[in-house]
Amino acid sequence: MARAQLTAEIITVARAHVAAGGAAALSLRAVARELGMVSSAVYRYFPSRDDLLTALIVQSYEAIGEAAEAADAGADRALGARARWVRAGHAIRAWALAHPHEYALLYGSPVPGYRAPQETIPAAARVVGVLAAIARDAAAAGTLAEPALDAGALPPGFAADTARLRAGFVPGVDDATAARCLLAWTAVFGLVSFELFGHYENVVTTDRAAAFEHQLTTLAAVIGLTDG
Amino acid sequence: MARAQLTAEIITVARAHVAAGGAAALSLRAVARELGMVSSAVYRYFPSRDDLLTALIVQSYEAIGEAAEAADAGADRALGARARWVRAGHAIRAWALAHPHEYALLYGSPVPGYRAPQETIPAAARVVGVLAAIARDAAAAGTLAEPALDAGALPPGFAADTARLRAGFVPGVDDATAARCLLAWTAVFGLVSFELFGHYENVVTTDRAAAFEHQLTTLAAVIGLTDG
DNA sequence: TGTACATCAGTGAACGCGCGTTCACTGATGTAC
DNA sequence: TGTACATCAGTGAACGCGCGTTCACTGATGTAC
Repeated sequence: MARAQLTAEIITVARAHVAAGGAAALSLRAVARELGMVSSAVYRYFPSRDDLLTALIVQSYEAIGEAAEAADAGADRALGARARWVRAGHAIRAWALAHPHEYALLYGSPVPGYRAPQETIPAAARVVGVLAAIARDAAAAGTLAEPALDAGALPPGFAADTARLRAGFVPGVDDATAARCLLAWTAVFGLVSFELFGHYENVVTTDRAAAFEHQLTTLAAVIGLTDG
Repeated sequence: MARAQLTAEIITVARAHVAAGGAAALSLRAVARELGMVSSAVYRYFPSRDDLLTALIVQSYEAIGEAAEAADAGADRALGARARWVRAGHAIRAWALAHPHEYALLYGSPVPGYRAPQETIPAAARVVGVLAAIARDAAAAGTLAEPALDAGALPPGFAADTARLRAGFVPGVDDATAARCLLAWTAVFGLVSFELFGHYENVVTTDRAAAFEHQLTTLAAVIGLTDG
């Protein structure tokens, strides 16, 4: 169907524009121009700029999720949980470095005036699922270690959250471990964001991939992932 | 001097505009309008929009740094390193929640087309200094514990970075600890960014302050901060 | 098989908006002799 | 003390730009009888 194809082409061109200049540089008129059509014609395919933006966000979440999935699926079956975690982390960072503006669209400042609709949620969950699967598998295999980190008891309100997360993402682990999974997940994106957004300028300079891997390994230990 | 005062007023109004609508909403014309002057008059004070932006960024870095400093300075002198760390973390988060757009300006996506000049560096270092001081003091007092986290040897390239950081920020700790300080620093901002940028929607929902504090405590344990 | 009608992609002009920056200028204030 | 000049804040008009969205329209394609 020609309609589906043109819709896809619009998204492709729009993603290229975001990749080149960031979300602020996304303009319906510019996209239309590049496709050789008049700006109002785009409205046959997307009712507004925000709807086009939503499509881009969904596609970008799918792309980073797929990159992480592919890295984990391509991993040697004999690989331990810790090595899988490091692999997945590297895949996320590599995708981010290759698509900095798209990464910023997903994990950077919210686009002013734009409110993400529900349909972005499952796409966003995909990359989380990869990280969670590693912890889940380790728990199932009984190789999850208990790190000696005294963080005190979980506050009740937070326990309500971790209970929900355990059910959906990491069955088989206790609340404290789920909380540390959440922390590690957040920290992975914190590391990538700091590197990409310039906060490691003059700080981590020599071998950022090696530094990232070392921090990933520390995070694996925080969760309790081992190579056993 | 009237000139210095008007310069300050321009910055104040500009900060209010960023606070209301984000960096993209910053417009020389709008600022001039609000001050009752013509847009070209602003050029007597700032040679371009980017220079105004730089002034805002510097002021915002100073503000979040000052908030963290004040929290730490106001702390009971008898407080242990872990409690100080939690206090400082809360101050950072509180400032971010109170100034979401300014926080995004500092720690979110880079503003497209803008390159931060050198003069932002010392301002940005201020908040880092607060976190580093806590680890430094703990090391000096001999209360820094060695967490049982197997992260392997530091890669040589990363060790070059941590050596530089130790010299400037955390003298008295070893390279591995410096690396974990770096990780914890990054994670604090990762936590705040995830909360502020919407990634905890449907994830951490009940009591975000309590959840944040729990994660801060885990990070303190990662560094080796204790209340001893 | 042919005709009448509906659907829908794409056009082109327009609305109304705001932006950063430049430039020649006015008029007040301050300085030097 | 008074005059001549320089400095500089602020004006107002203009340049040239791009944007999202609406709307009446043309013309091709598909559908129903």
